[in-house]
Amino acid sequence: MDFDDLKLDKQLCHKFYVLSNRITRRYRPLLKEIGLTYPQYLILMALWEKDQLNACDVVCKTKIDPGSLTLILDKLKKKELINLESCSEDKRKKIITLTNKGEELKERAIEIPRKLSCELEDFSQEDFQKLSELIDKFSCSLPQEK
Amino acid sequence: MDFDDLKLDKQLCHKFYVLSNRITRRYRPLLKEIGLTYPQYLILMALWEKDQLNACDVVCKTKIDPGSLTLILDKLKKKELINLESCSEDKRKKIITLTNKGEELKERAIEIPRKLSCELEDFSQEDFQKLSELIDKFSCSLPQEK
DNA sequence: TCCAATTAGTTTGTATGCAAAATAATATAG
DNA sequence: CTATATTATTTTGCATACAAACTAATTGGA
Repeated sequence: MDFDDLKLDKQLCHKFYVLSNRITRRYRPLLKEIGLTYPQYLILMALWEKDQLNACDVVCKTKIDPGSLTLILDKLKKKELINLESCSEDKRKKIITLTNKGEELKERAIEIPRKLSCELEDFSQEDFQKLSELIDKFSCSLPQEK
Repeated sequence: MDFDDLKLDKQLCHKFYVLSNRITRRYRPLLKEIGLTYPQYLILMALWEKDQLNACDVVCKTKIDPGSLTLILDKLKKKELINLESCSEDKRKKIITLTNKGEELKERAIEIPRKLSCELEDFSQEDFQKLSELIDKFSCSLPQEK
């Protein structure tokens, strides 16, 4: 029996696991400077792009687990970066809005992708583009989740 | 000021975050059938490739965090898939060995990568290869961690 | 109109990921 | 040889990720 398919080096899943964690680890010290974790940063990025989202929208955009989102939103609220209120038309919905403080943080956050992109060596813009496309293609080739 | 660099869609980091989680989620039901979580599976893959490793070796191969490893090894031991003993030459080291049960599990595990590779649609072997290479290249272009 | 889906969010319990501090054992410089 | 540095692993505390069960509100269909 051939067990080659079980070799770690061949596992694309493992490459993703390792690199994803490594990238997040790279962000961590920079995010710490502005008092955020990576998922918190994702949520704010969603809001900086378009303010006034409900929890569902944020889940959709960021792909953060709904169960986790509740907790993370509470933390962002404690840091006074967002406001939470329930929607008057549909009371099930929770509306998330940036505070001034949250909006202002954008100015400091913009430095993060800049700093990090400078760190890449020998990885051209074309490689970057190609990698991005392949990841999207791979994503699309995976069966839909329910 | 241009905030385009903060758009979620443009973040390679986010693509990795999403896809990595999604892939792991894809493995989960199959791994559940053989009673494993993804990191537990990584550890066993390392051992199936070469039995008798110490914790350091496993960290090196799998990139699982050392702090987490301690807990996960305990769980694998409870499931009687591995044995743990301390090395006589260097008592700091903890030697990890597959039990028969752990070795036998390989037969069932081999089905997992097979099943999953069948699920991919419109993603050719060449794409797969190219993606794998680009990830490696990207990995190499990141600054070394200490 | 009323009840059975469906939708939006929350809660709970388990399993990591990770930084940082702590331990214990071994290696090494002076 | 011994004090110090280094290595291997564990512990602690915090922050998710996620499945599953649950609650509340809204929708849709008979």
